[in-house]
Amino acid sequence: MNQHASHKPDYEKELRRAGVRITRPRRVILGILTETDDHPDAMEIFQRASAVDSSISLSTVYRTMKLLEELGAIHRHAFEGGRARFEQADGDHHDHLIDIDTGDVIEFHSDRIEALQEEIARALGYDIVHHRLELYGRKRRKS
Amino acid sequence: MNQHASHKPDYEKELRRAGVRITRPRRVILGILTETDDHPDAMEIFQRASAVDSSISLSTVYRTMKLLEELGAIHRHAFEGGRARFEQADGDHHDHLIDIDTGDVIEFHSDRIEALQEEIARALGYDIVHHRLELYGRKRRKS
DNA sequence: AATGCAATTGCAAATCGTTTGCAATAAAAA
DNA sequence: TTTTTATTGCAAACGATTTGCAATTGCATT
Ligand SMILES: [Mn+2]
Ligand SMILES: [Mn+2]
Ligand SMILES: [Zn+2]
Ligand SMILES: [Zn+2]
Repeated sequence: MNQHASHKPDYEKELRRAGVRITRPRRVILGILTETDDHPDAMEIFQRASAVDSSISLSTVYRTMKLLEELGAIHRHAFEGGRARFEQADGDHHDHLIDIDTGDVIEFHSDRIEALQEEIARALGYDIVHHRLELYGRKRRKS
Repeated sequence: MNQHASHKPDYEKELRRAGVRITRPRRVILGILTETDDHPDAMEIFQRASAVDSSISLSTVYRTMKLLEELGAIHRHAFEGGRARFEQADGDHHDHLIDIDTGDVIEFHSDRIEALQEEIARALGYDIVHHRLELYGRKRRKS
């Protein structure tokens, strides 16, 4: 069980390889994703992008996120509540603990849990394609 | 790790205790929930209810599900994709494996995983309020 | 059984996050 | 540069769920 720190992927190279155009809105959005290590939603990305170039639209943010997701460059999470949240896909696999009071997202990883999941699926005659493990909790009150 | 079978809760008694009225639409919906052991969504419940009483509206289905959820009588799941799915809340806790080809939902439970989750949250300084563990997989091809 | 009244209903319209059609714009190939 | 075509912003559409409201109904009271 341990935390993660992600580092800078070269999204532009990925996009180029995918044969799509490097536009100004995309460059701005990629910049934001690169220098972010939390789990922003589309609206947050939109606002940060607007600060750089106020002509960028929310549609373009959504379209870009979908594109990056299809390229496997980012992950989309549907935590409880409203909007989807995104994060870079470069680091190793991890799951999330969500602070239900603040909305903070804490990353963790457990080889033991991952292995048990495999074991369970296998026993049921399945291969896991992907999974979702989310803990919703609140900071322990110093008793 | 094992499967579950749920059995018939007395929703009407629960409603009565909660001080709400036992109306015809509610009775129909409760009947459907009682005799169902899968994880239907609101639309499915609505259709089954319509078959009994075609005047029941989808709004009422949603309102009733929300009511039952607040009473703790049912659980609402937000699996991947479209609509929320519901199930009776009486049985023991379990998690779900979703067949990504058929949409089938298979229930399982692992004390080991549950314990590990607790351990992880504790190490991070949190108390788990609830969690969500969903495995998305596909039937193993008999090699 | 008839009354009174608040809770519940069906309906249509609203909401929210996300997607999409389309005409205008801008990348990048020529 | 010009041409070609992907990408954009905008507004409108979307799908699931919720909500306002007037009409109805459960049910506690006579
Ligand atoms: Mn993460
Ligand atoms: Mn279940
Ligand atoms: Zn995991
Ligand atoms: Zn569990």
